[in-house]
Amino acid sequence: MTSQRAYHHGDLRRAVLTAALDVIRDSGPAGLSLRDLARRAGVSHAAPAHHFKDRAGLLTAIAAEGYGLLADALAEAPELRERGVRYVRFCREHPAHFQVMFAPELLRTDDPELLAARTRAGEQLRAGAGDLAVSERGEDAGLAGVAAWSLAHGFATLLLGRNLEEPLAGRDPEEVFRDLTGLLFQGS
Amino acid sequence: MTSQRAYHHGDLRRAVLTAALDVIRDSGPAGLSLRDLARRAGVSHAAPAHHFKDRAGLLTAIAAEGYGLLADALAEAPELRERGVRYVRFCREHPAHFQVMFAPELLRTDDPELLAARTRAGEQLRAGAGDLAVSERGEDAGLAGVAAWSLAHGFATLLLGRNLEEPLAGRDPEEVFRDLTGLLFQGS
DNA sequence: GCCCAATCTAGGCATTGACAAGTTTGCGTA
DNA sequence: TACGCAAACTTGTCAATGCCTAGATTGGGC
Repeated sequence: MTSQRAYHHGDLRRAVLTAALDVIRDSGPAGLSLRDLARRAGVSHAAPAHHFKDRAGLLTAIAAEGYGLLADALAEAPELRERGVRYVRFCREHPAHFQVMFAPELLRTDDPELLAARTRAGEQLRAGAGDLAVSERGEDAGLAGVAAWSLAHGFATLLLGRNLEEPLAGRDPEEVFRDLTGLLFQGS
Repeated sequence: MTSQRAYHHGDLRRAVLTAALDVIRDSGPAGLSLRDLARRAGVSHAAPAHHFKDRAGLLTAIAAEGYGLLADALAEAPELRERGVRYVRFCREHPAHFQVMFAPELLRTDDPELLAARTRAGEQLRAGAGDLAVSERGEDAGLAGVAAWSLAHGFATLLLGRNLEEPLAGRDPEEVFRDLTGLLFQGS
């Protein structure tokens, strides 16, 4: 019987992270309570603090994990358009991570782990933009990158905010996004 | 001397809204406290509740106001590209409104005033998309609209999240966005 | 001039985040 | 194997907050 909880949880850090992701997924970061997460994990109310220091620490850890996952997802994609699709897929598979990643006022933005993961993801984003600048008659690579990122990020954000339900009319978001890039990046 | 506050504030509703917008502008909705707003307005801690019911009510009022302002801003613009520029301008001039408008988990999404303002803004958005579908060889108007909205929304969101500081390198965001649309909507 | 409803105050309760101090446990080391 | 120490967790506490209820004040309409 494991009902008799041991003094040591085993992997409380992961348990709290997972529970937090659940809560954020359907209530947003605002619905998050450290004490509630502790209850869910079956530990005392102050236990999570030992792993994350405080609320901002927990959210920072989530953001860092998210940037890592995003970097991995982008790295798998061969070229720019597919990278955009991966971006959209990422926001659907990891909506909680995605939300927190782009809520800087909730994070400790100078956290080393966060910065490292963020940099890694940024490199993957810029790598994709490079492709575009070449195919797209040598325009400013930075500008093209911003365009592509804006498009993917806007689509992802609106999607998570349930703002595209009517226009999408039940179609698969990734498929629609593919059409979108086809519409805009006609040259490629 | 007005230092002797009257029992009635005069325009507490507006005062609380304004103070809330200030707080949200630089701390996000998470940093918002009704009691703090009451203190700033010099009233008792429960006074704001009479105007907004609760936290969600206040944020809903802000979102509704935001959609109204956005609808007005979009209505002024003659054609699609300029409408995108207005969208970006709006997010810079009313960052607090913008943030709250797209944080549905903080709002009472069935509030009549919110729905009305939201609908009005939606019409303005769709009106712009119609223009595009015509100029853009008759493609699905819905898809083109989603593309334009995604681009503007993504740019705006990344801008507010301070994610474009390096790529923009101090350039005026609106100007950059104009270039962006020029790059993507080559046909027009 | 009076009454009523809108506006604001005062008090209270449950919940939360953060902190401090103490307890238990596992693990490396001698 | 025994020891000691640091990591992991608990318990208790405090100030702050959201929200509720009941009561006080005020101004405008009849």
